[in-house]
Amino acid sequence: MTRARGRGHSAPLCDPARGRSMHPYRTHHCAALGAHAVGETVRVSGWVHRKRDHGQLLFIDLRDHFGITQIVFQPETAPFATAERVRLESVLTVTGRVVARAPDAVNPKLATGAIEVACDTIEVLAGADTLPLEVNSERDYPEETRLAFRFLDLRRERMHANVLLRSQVIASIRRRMEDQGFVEFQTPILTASSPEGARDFLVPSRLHPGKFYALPQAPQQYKQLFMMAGFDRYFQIAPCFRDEDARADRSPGEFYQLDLEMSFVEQEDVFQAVEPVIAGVFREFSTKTVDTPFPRIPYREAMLKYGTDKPDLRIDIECAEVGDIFDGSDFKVFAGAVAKGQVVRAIPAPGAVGRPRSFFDGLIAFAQSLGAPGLGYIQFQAGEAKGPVAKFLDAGRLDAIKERCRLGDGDAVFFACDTDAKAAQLAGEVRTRLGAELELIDTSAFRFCWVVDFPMFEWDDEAKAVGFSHNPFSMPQGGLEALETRDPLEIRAWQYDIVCNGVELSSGAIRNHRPDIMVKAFEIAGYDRSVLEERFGGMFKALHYGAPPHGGIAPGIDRIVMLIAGTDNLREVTAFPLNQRAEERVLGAPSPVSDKQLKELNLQLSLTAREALAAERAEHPEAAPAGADGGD
RNA sequence: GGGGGUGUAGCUCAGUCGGUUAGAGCGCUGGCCUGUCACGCCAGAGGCCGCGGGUUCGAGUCCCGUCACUCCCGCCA
Repeated sequence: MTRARGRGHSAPLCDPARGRSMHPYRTHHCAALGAHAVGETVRVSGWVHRKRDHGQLLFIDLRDHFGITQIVFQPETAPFATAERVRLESVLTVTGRVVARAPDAVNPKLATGAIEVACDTIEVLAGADTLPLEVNSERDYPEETRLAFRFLDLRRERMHANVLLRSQVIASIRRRMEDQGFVEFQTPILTASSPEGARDFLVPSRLHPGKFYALPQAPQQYKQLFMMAGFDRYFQIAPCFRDEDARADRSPGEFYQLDLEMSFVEQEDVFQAVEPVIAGVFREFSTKTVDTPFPRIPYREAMLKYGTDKPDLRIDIECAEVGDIFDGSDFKVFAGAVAKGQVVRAIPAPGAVGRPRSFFDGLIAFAQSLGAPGLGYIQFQAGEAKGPVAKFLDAGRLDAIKERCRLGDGDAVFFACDTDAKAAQLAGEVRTRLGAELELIDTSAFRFCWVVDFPMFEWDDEAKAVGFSHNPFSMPQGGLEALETRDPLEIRAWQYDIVCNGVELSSGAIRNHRPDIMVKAFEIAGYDRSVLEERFGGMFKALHYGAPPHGGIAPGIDRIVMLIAGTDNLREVTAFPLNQRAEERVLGAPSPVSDKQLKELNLQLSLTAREALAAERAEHPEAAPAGADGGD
């Protein structure tokens, strides 16, 4: 295994002030030694990565953050006996002479493979118990084990690299943002609960009995206040907290955003500022291609062509509406549905002709597993149209489908027939699955896009009323006039998403900086002005004292690093993530607290909570008692 | 809150149609080995088959329940 961590300084780590005495731990790190150092007496410290015991000759691969150096032990010396006993992952300091390896003993796979250190003295700084997971292998371990022993997991090559990558990506983002005139500010971590959005994490107030702080779901309101305070361009690598359930691409509890906001800008100005930062970072840390500018795709078009508002553009398949072609046809199922106002979405399957029957049946079963009644399809082969749907369509209709979906000989096409929203969603799922099964995904590229023109309002079927579809503080396109004169469901917002390879990196918006427009927008969504004043009082008040037009976005740092690292799980790029049940297993969060702490906070536990704690204590009597904090 | 998958040695996994003493690799312990670099060879220890109940002459295997992990829906910008 070749380790290439950090920069390979070859200069000795000697402090001149120490004079001739050797540093107690090391003169070089474990990637620093090479042919140039042959003959020197050196000292290295690190972990026992691997051991090869030949009885009368013993090798230890000593590993530190920077790399690996082979230590060789000769028999019948004191260090030999110590080295034989020592377990993997123990921490050693070795002093010895750098010797050149014989030509046939050089290891080209190791950066330091031309030399080895012949051990004179060895000191075991810290022994290691038998390991719950192997540091020196790529083997997969249960996530439970990895998280409980995260300090070991993080010693492993891949995780160590991912954590470093994350740090480097963030440093690069900071540099790029500052180069563009953005200034980094902090915002409060102890803030107020807001009625919109996700469930809050709450922190009880000692000084205000019965009141709570909330951890910020995002610094949204504060960054807008920075704009109102006259700072032109804000950014922050911002921690965000949301008490919602986990997904593979959504950490429970906490995550980080590149939060940014700009004054006196329109949507396109935000794109111009963000695009070079994102494209630049992806290009810097990946060999995959990044095409700029990112295409701008209206929300309606995304739903029609890709069946989702976060399209994976690596898949070269575009869906099309073909309801009009089935209208009045002999294929009564679709014709009848179209007459009722439903739609038919066509999903091309390039080159799918000749696939076994099981391929088509599999897709139908897939559609049914998503709640669809089924999935029609046609195969075009040798000038003929085949399949259960084709015989009900005349030549004109078949040609129309072929033309609209840009199909040729050897291509197939699937049909999703349902209401607009349901057909779009099904088409999107089928498109993604076809991309994978037909191996149409271009894995050598990051394909970004901006999805724009999201609707401002949407029909809430449960409430039987118009509600906000995204952020209520976004500026409606057309401003006050649009709100006063147009059908609310036709009004679009200056609201946008940035999407990469089907992963939503962020959404953002041009904000509504006009209190009069805000009052009108809330009125349309069924909220009285008083709601605005009571629930968003701080923001609403600030808008009355000269708020500049402003807008921004907040791309997810974790997802960016995840994509660059080429993994599909956020926990692979987070040093100490919470598990699915929002627990941190190394230190044991969340944990019970002492009665004294509860009393100070004016909190009492419910019977349910007390019973749960008692049951847990009965099961794990060894668990640490509450309130045993070491300080520092 | 709901659905799917998984649960066998410290770890990764196999275990046939329900049938005798539950296996392999890695790791661990002991022995041998002077040029390895995933060193090699020999031997050994290590199992509440997640837990509880049921069906059966007989359950790792089938059924019910439950717990844990994980993926998804709900939720979430």
